[in-house]
Amino acid sequence: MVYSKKKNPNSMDIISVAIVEDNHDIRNAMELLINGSEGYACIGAFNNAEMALERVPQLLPNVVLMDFNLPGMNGIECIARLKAEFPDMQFMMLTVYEDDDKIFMALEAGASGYILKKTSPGELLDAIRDLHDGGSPMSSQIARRVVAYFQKQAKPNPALEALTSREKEILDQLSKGFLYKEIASNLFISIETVRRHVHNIYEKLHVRSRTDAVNKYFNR
Amino acid sequence: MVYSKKKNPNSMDIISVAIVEDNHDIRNAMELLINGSEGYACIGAFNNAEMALERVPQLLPNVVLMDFNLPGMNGIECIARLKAEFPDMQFMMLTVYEDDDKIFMALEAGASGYILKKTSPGELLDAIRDLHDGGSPMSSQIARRVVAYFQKQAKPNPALEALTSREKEILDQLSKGFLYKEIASNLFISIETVRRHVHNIYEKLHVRSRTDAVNKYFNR
DNA sequence: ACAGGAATAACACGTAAATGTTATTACAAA
DNA sequence: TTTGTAATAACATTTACGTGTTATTCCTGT
Repeated sequence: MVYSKKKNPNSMDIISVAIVEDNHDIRNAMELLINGSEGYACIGAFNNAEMALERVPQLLPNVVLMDFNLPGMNGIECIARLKAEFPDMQFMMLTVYEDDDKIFMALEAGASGYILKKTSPGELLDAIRDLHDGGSPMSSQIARRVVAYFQKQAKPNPALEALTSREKEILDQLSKGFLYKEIASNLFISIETVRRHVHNIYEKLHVRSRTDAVNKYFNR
Repeated sequence: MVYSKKKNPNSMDIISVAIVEDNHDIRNAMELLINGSEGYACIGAFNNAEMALERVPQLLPNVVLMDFNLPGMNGIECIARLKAEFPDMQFMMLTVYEDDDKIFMALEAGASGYILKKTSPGELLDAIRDLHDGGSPMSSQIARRVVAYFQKQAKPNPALEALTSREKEILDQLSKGFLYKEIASNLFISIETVRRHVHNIYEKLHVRSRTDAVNKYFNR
């Protein structure tokens, strides 16, 4: 980034990396790998989240490799805090788990890459560069979990299928917070008809208030 | 799948593929590629969505390669209809676009893979197998879009930061549809205090009803 | 031709929510 | 020490919401 005008592979595009990993052997192995590879520099390695929170703001690495399980604060929380302060910093979750929960927690916290520890050294380096170049390195198995989450989100509550199209229209208006009289004038019907529809909607959804109906509408 | 007991590479694990693509040359090229590769069989190729909707239910391919832009019904709608009827069928979106909207529409409709048309023949075959094996083949650039969507979803409305912790607690109760008296007993305070807090919340969020407050709470 | 669902409408009643005003206590910052 | 904010509480008033009952029109399927 510094000498961006010159196409010199020794000075441009060196990716600075920090490692947060409590296992001594893994941490040292990764540090050696990164420092031994052209275009990469490991500028910090920490064995816990607290130390990382203290030093990373000074070092400002391009990429942070974060272990999931750490003594004390876990890696998710550590990413969330650093990401909030440094939105452009890139985080790669490194873990042995492929659980849905852990994946989603990491992504929500601000990790953009999610790879397994069994990943080969060469692939790890590729993933770091990919992450730095704006990609989200992850296995296609993990990608499928993320995609599945999307598809689940898109599925509406089956109870809503029982509603007529007019009732869905009314429910949509309810969800937007309109008063009955506003719904009436929006849909060119009387307020009494609105009441009627709302009543039928509540019966079909088994709820007794607008908020509950809206929660079902949004699948919560 | 048929001769799954015998480990014969010529009969097991042959992935049946259907192609929906309006460009004659591309369609033929893909068909030739697939039929010319061991372990793959192209059992149908259609130049529009309507034809695919008619024939795919009879052919029941393992994987459907779907173009985005088709004459008449588009590929998204075609996937949505087929996926609803055959949830186990796998769909791969093939497109020249990398737009966020198109990616999300495809994923929501039920596509599990999303690759660009410029993908090499070898990579296309790999992606088909990957998709069939439960992965979600996509470039890491596209994965980043999906991840970014996650992270955006996770960001709460900044207006909520103005609320005190007690007010957030009250708002959470409001969002769950509790009556004031229920909130009062849940939090061991009087109903009048609940009123007071709700009033303050409404002022800070600039809303005049529970539904509007809850909508802000959920960032809608 | 008729049954049934869907959309429309009106009226009455009770409950819940939203608004306005005022006040006490506690705690933290200036 | 004073000032300010947060949390607590009470009372009165108005508006909105939810329920029960009844009825007409239109359309669809049998």
